[in-house]
Amino acid sequence: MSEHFRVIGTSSGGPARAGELILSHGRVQTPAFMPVASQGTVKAAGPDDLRTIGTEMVLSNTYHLYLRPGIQTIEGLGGLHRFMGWNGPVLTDSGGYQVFSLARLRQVTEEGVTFRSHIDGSEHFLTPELAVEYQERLGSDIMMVLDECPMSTDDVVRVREATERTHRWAERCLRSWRKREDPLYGIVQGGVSSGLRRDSARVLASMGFPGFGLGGLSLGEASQQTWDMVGEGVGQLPQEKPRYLMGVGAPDDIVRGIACGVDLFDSALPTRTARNGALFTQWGRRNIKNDEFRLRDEPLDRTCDCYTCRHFSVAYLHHLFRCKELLFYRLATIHNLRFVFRLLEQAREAILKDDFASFEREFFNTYQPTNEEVRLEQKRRWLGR
RNA sequence: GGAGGGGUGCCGGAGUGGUUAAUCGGAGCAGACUGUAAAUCUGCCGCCUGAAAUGGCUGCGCAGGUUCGAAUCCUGCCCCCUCCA
Repeated sequence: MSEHFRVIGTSSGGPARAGELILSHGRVQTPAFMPVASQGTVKAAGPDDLRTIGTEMVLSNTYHLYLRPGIQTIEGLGGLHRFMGWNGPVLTDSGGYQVFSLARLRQVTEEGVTFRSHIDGSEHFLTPELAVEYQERLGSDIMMVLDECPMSTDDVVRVREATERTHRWAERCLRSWRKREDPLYGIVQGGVSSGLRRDSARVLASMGFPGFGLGGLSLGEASQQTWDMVGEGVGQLPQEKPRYLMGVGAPDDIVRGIACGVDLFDSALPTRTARNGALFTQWGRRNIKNDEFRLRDEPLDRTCDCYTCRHFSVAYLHHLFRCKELLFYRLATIHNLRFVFRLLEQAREAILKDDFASFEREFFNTYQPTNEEVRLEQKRRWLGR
């Protein structure tokens, strides 16, 4: 395939950069964020909503679509884009993340992963080759290799095992990759071990993938470790190829990621937290359910240009959330995604003006990230349940 | 007028002699959510004190009584519901 990515501007103070992805269904300005549409929809938002707020590419999921409605079904209905009414680029995850998130329902062998469907309990076998085939049949603009994402609690031996298997699987994916006009990205693993990360990035880079995912991060480790690992990965990957920090999407993490030289992000966080009532503001996240919003007759964030902020008061959003009114989910999703896209637009502009450092400084001057200890404690609770 | 059923914390509703400040829902007050088994999960939730632990107070319709001990047993009263007249 011809090069599908080019760097347009770099930042003199660090690895931050702006660029462009050229894909089968259009171009994507980077740094970019992909809303998550695992089941062929960004929950609560339609394609028109997504376009309006600045979405250029969405992420969908091979595992979920394979189970329901089935790859063949989507293929028969004209491919994923047509099926979901989205004519822009779609990146598909291979199902590698489900190897991690559905740990209780799967078994990993060298050949592949056996899943028990979370829907009906039936057994399914996914291999690196099948993951690529399915993504090609879906019509993905960017495909991801099948990887094994270790648990943050795993010991070094387990992490090394998973990382090395990921490398062998990456090789197999590469060999079975037919639709060379659409890029297939390798995925760097290595847990939170600097050595393993570095090795993993080096091995993947040597395989010649057109782009790279940094996987297995933001899964319960301390944020210092996350950024160390991103640094290790980026350090070993070729400058001219895109770097995709998988599963990261909190506003503060996106800004830090860009500062580390990341080009692509995706995360369910902006949309999921939106549905659960946590909305982004320039000051940090706010729980719309809180009593303080009950009578507040003003937009959630005065500086926000989204549909929600332009038309509705905080008091109204508060009311909708308390009533579990369906409109809330859409308005909240639109707002959080727009918040992220605006951040990206500003970051890109700053990079192109070679002024990223001051953009970053100003952002962290006002935006208060979630308390790290609270976050990790709740995360452990969630992973351990 | 007669017969039966019932009154529990903001609401619903368990509990029928001690481990009950009182199961559990809901509401309320906060927190979390990062390649979506997530419109989900967690904590707090009588009053006063306290950061918390602790401590003190009040408490299962009302008033008495039995008992070492009562939301739970007894007596009287008030109120609500159903059926009969």
